[in-house]
Amino acid sequence: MTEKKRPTINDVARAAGVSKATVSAVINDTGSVKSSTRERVLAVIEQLNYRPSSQARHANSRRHRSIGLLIREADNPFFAEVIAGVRSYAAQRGYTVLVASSEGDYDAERQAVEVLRERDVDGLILYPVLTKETDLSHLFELKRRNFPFILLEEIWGVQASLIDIDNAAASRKAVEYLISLGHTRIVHFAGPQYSMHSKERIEGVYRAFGGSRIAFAEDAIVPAGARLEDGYRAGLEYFGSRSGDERPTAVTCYNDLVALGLCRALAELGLRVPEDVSVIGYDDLEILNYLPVPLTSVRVPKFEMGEQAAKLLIEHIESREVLRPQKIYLEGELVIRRSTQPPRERGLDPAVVMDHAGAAERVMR
Amino acid sequence: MTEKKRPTINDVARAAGVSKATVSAVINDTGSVKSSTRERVLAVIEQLNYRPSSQARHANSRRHRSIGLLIREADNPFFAEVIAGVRSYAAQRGYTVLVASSEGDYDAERQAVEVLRERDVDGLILYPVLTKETDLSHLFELKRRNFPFILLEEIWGVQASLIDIDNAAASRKAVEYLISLGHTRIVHFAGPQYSMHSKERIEGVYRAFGGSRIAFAEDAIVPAGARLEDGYRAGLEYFGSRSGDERPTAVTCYNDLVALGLCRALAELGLRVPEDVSVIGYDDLEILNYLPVPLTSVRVPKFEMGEQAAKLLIEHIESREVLRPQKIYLEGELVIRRSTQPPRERGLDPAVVMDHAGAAERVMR
DNA sequence: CGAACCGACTGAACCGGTTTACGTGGTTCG
DNA sequence: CGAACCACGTAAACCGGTTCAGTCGGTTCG
Repeated sequence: MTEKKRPTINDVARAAGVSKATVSAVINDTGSVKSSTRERVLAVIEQLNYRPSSQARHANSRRHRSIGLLIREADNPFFAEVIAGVRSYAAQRGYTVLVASSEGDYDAERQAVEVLRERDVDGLILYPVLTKETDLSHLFELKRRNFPFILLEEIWGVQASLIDIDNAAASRKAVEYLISLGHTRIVHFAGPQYSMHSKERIEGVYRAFGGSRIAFAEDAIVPAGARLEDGYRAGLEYFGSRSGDERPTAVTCYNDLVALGLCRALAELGLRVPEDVSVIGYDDLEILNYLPVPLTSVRVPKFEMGEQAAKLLIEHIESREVLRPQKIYLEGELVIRRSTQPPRERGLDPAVVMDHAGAAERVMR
Repeated sequence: MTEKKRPTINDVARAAGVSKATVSAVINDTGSVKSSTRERVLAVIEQLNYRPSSQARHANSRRHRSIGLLIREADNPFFAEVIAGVRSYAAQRGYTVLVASSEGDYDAERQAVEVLRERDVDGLILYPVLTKETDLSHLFELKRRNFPFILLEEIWGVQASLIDIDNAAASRKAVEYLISLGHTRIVHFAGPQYSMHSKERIEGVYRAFGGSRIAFAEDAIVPAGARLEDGYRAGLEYFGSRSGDERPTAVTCYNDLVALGLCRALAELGLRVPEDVSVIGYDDLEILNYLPVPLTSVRVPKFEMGEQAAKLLIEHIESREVLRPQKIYLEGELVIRRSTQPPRERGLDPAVVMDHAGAAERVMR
């Protein structure tokens, strides 16, 4: 590369006729520099378009003002918002964010953690991947070295700071809402098998049933996954192989993508939402508002979760001592839209239907 | 932080009783090291869980094996796929990717370029933001310094490498398909005012009309934008203020989000897709396949674009000389789904409708 | 008038790696 | 038997910044 090399502090010092220590002082506004000297140095910096290398800058301190964020699926808009929140807060504090995605693959996660650490990030924010025999040694290693990290999903056995919402409570709210509408045959399309979020959401379903007098069907927890396709396939399979009374009248889903996939499957099977089946999603992606039948969903404060995680992580990083793990739970709300209504058998009370069709949106805390 | 400091090459050297040069030789497999020594060093590395800092590693070369990617909207799944492509190829070549988003804001773009360069990225991939009086000086500055960068959207006056599809051709194909179905009142919901992609797609619309005998309506180019909300608002406004014959029977959109927003607006106005209005999107987001009426759209090879951009950029970075700018155009296809059909007036030929409803998908090159 | 102090600036060490030039001691070969 | 060569290691310089201990000349004050 015949590249005119990027100017260094030495070039500036030479051109301004001062030592590099002085240039450094000007840049960082430390020490005392005569204003005439400062002007001269600044002029040279301007003219050379000099920018100090942040790498070299932090070579001594071993702190680089950067944090790593490991997500699970790059193409889920849910994560886009979390990332935006992390970036927003981090930028405000002068931190850079390095994002990596495990795509749900455990080995990719381990490797990504390695790479991020090689890149000298000062701390990590993680959506961990859990599989049947997850080896948590890389996380224990982080603990052992007192390397700061924040989880966005609980892991049993790992003492670490956490930002999350109370998934069980939110999930329970969703099911209870369906029960309050009069549904009695309700199922849950669950997320990835070993995901803690999925477990928590399932737990919420159990609790809702426990609190009601409605019998809990054996097949009420349907394994699906986290992606559009998962909801679609599980939907085809589940509803395709059942008819009439065997079919549930309402479904809560692990997330919005699964819900949308399910809706597609229902449509292909000739079932209408919400007339034949009520559907509730989770995450409250913006795109849901633009569907022909806007989806009822659990609103998760995605952006805020990102901000909070970054805030907590930077606290850990900048603290002199090792802070004890802290768990922060944000609130998830149920946003009621048009994909839910009372079940058919109760008889279509037009007023109730109108109520749901009329109001664009209603929020339950 | 009472952090047990991360081990350095010195710690390893000391523990293994060798010089750091030897440790370096072991790590990089350069020079000659007795196998017994190598073993010993490796054992210590293992035991200390030592990982060389990639920053320090490249301190000399001023090449850090990292590239910056500047996108425009973090929450558009389109970019998620491009990012994935960039990452995929970059990882394969041992490069890290730093992603920043301008969110369509010009000042944010300039700032992001600064930050990325401070972070010592070796090159940049950019979706530039264009506004009415865009000052391109930051791009000229890159050129002047022979700093490698790739554009993912053409900018007049900036000689740089480009990866894109032929937007005009793809857009033309979409309109021509509508014409072939018999539509005569077709409009285009255009993207951000100064975006080159939007201009190119508009150009394609003109060409399609120029090649047909259909009169081009004065209001055939409707300013919308790039987001769900833009399509929704423009749709409400445009279709809300016209009735009967004034209404177009088909619309092509700047992208899929706009198309989806438009669909929502049409639904609220009591117009059905495709019976009353045919709609074509652009980008072919996966989610479209899961809508009740899957959208006809222009398929853009998003992942591949990311890969190609990374490949070309790394070529530029690693080349000894400054390479001349190279423009690569990938192919965009029209994917025909259910949101398009012949206009009503021609009489509903059930066979044709069936044809469209039956086939899940058809691709036109 | 000399000591103390201060503002302005500099040289050198340092961070954690890589690279290069050089120093060993042991073989091989003419 | 001495020169040439090789395998194995090391010391030191370097990258581009920051930091700290000093240097130096000029005021201030007792």
